[in-house]
Amino acid sequence: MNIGEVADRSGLPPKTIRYYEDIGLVRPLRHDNGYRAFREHDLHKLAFLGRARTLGFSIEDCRTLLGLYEDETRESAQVKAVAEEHLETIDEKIRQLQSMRATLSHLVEACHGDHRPDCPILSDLAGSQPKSN
Amino acid sequence: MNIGEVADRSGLPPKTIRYYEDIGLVRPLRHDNGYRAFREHDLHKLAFLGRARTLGFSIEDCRTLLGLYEDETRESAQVKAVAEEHLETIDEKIRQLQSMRATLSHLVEACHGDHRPDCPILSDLAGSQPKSN
DNA sequence: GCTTGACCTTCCAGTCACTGGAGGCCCTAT
DNA sequence: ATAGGGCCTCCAGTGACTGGAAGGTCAAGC
Repeated sequence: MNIGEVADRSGLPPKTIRYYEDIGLVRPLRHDNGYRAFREHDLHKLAFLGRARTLGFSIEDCRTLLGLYEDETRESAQVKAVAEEHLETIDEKIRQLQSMRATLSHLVEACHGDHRPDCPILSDLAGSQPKSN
Repeated sequence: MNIGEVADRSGLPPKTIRYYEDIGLVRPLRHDNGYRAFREHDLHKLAFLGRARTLGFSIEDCRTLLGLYEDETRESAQVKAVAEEHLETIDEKIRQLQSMRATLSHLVEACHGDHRPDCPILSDLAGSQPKSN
């Protein structure tokens, strides 16, 4: 398989696949003309990576997970630990975004949004403390 | 004011303040010895930027907001539009993270996490479709 | 006057995970 | 012979900083 076909079947862009080879996540063979020669095994790994990335795992997590996937002697506890840590990272990000969202939506609601210049959003950014003063 | 004092009072690291000068968000004067000379006005702007960044606005949004803040002829509708667009970006990110979270937490719950190698997390990443098959 | 240490300067490189583009080779069809 | 599409490598850019090296400046203490 050439890279184009692997890209189609894995859903990853060719650029990304080359990048994954660069950083050692896949090691396709080469044809005599220099083209990468992917086997089913490589395609499988790339699909695995694509799925792991859509779940938000970092590249380093992906590397670890791929290693565990190919290690017959793994313990599921190792996989679970990686996933749980990632889950906590996600939860932390959600919390931060929701905190931003709360503040911002209050401000947006308070802003009349017309032709006049006065604006509670700017006042807040400029450091007014409308309630705790 | 030297950069250290501005850093303390704005809560931004000196490196970040220099970076903001690099990209033209603040333009401090200079002392004869080459040190940056910040006025109250600069500190105010930096605090504004720090607050806007904690609300998740991009640097380019911050530039726009700062411009509006300093423009007496602004209309609050312009500010509100920037904020609303950012709010939608945040909502989209939250949705994506919650979708990841849902999938991942199902998988984590399904994984017994012991010494045995079989693991539903890896099975999912490898492309099994446990239910729709 | 000298040293020490804190503070300041610039510049370069690295982060993360790609992505775009230039310049050029390879392959197939016409 | 040529046109096109696919493939190759290498370099640079993204966003928003952050770390570190190499060196100038300043105030305090001896």
